[in-house]
Amino acid sequence: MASHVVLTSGAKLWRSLPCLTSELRLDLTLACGQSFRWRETAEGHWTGVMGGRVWTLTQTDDRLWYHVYTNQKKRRGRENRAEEQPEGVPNVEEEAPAVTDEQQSTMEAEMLREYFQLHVKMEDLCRHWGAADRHFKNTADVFTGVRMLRQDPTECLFSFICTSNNHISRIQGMVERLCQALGVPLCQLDQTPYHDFPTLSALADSSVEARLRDLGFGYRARYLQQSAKMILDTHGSQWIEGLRRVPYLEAREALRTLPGVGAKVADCVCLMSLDKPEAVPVDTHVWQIAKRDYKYAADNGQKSLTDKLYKDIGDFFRKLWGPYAGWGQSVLFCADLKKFQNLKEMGHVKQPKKEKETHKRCKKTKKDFDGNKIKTESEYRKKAKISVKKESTL
DNA sequence: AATCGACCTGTCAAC
DNA sequence: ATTGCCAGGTCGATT
Repeated sequence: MASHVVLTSGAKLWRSLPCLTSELRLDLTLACGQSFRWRETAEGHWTGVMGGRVWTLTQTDDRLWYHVYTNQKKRRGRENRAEEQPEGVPNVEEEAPAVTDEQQSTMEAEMLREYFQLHVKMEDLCRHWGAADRHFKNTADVFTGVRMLRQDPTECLFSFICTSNNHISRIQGMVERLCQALGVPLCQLDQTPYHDFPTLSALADSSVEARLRDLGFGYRARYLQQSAKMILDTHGSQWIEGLRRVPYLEAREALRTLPGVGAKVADCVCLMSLDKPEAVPVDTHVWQIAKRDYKYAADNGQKSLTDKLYKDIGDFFRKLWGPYAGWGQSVLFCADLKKFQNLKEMGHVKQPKKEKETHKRCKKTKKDFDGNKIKTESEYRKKAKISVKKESTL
């Protein structure tokens, strides 16, 4: 049976392209909650599905290394209970014609460059933002290499419908189950099955809501099925991708017509998959950041994020950072996650003492993958103390 | 335009 | 071991 590869045990299996860690940090970028499908399968090695293939990625100081697994079951011997397979699923066949390793590798490198949007220079952006924004500079000095992925629009949309009123840790499990239940199987590595993200037609099936409720999706089960059905019924299968070619606000409003898609989810999809770098998703984190770190006072102690406040905060950051404001937001958002608080304490220090934690989490259970229990306790204590200390000296 | 409550359920931190 | 709040929101009804 195939297993996950690691760089140290066979450089033959790997290709690479130039990429500085100042431009890309896999550990931050793949685990900050923009994509939910990457797992650290060995120390510093991230395995996930992208472009219908299974990849393992890792990096050294100046290169990004990748391995693509071959699809074991090209011909599915398993009964595929989707009897109605509309003709619009061209994804099944490729690499049948003679493609040299060289060509294959070139194509894969190009897929990676696109996925990580390596043409966008984070160093330049951060220097620019940091010059005018003290707080950003302090944060970005530690959180260097957080960048926006260019995700598949369908995957992005349906993943983010799952995020409402929810935790990242739980969302990851849900998206995993979604793919397992409705996506085409790709391969299996060390007992872990990998599936493609479900197609629109798979998501739109009337049986899906009940199925997903059984899988613990709660009220989001209906949103997923209904949104997929609405897209296919009223727009067609190419509609979401087509939104890449329309202006930001138009794409945003189009998305908001879907059930389960409000301002925040629409902005996430715009920013993370539709080439709208000016989209600034405002969630509770960003709201807190605006108030706490930017003394954003235009909300007179409001209880909830109203439409107007949402827009004002987005405009505030767009004015501060310009057309790539969404990229800036993602850096601060990442820095605000508690799973990454330990990075702040050690500043630039390269590799922390590795708690031996990385080994046990690679098994196959999804719950070992939290990565934040290592220091949360002290961190929480510290945080609480800070906010309390101001009002009561202990 | 702002506020309120309901909505599913797993996680995490506090009894 | 158990409990209770809450999490990267959205929707519909009210004021």
